Amino acid sequence: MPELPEVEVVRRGLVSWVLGRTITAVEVVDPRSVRRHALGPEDFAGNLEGARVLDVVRRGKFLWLPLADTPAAAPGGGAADAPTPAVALMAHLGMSGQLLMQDSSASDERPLKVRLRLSPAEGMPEQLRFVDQRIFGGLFLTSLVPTADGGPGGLAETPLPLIAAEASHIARDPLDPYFSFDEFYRRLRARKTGLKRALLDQGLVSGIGNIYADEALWKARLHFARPTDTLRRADALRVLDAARGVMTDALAAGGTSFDALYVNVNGASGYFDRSLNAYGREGEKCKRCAATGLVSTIRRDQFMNRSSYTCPVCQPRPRNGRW
DNA sequence: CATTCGTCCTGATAGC
DNA sequence: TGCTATCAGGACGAAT
Repeated sequence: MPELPEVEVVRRGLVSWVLGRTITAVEVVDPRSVRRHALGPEDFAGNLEGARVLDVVRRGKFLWLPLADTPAAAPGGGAADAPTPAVALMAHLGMSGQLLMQDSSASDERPLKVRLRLSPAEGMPEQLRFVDQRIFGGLFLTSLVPTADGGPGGLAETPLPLIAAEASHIARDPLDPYFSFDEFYRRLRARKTGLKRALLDQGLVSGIGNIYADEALWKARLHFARPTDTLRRADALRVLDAARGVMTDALAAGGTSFDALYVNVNGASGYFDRSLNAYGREGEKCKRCAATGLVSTIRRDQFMNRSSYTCPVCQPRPRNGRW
């Protein structure tokens, strides 16, 4: 279940494998994985063939590869040694997407959706494969547009003030140096909703999914249903810092993995799941309470049609709109 | 306009 | 054994 740390692991992997290489052939095995490409699989493939990968950029859970030499790109433009990209290959991993580097001799994965063949590079696999079991993720082409704040479009090797149009509504993430806590807090307070809903809203703060939301809330001792308009600045700062901390740790560990559906770009599973304090721990003891001699049990609630895990003792539920 | 809800999708697993 | 029901959830567009 890729969230920000997992996508960043993939980004870094792709940087080392595909930067500067040319896409020589595209095979859309399952057109559903390019359904967000409105002009269809043939247009998708046709515009990618011959394109050169200039960078790998991430904002939140969106990942894109700015391209040079695509038919759709505006002719001319920047200097020959520093072309300005106009088009990018967008990837979202959804629930179960993987981007795998594979040699041509490797047999196709069962849920192989898209195969990109790359120009030869010494010691590197020839293929970049998009593999996705549940098909919530996908690939598509997008234009690049100027960012609203003039900052970089996302984390990149060569940051440019350009963002994939399809990701321009996505907020910066808590690890982004351009993330503004003041703006986040102002918008958070203006909302009439619960804290977890807000944390999961990629337009308010990006990169946080169900797992890290529960972990951040546990760490900050806040309940998922806490009304956002009652949050003090210190509360918001605590939960944001908690999210930052959990994601930083996960990133250092190479990303979280739970059910082997997620593997990084090199095919290796993460191993951070052993460090979880709340998510998936229904019926187990709260580690923080246990450390102070209390005994409490993590509970699971249905919230937003998903599971939410909390400690009823150190994350008490707000009472009737108050708390 | 802001917020919430339904939908997309497959495979593993539980229960009968 | 073999069937069905349930569950996992990111993000978008429709509904409220």
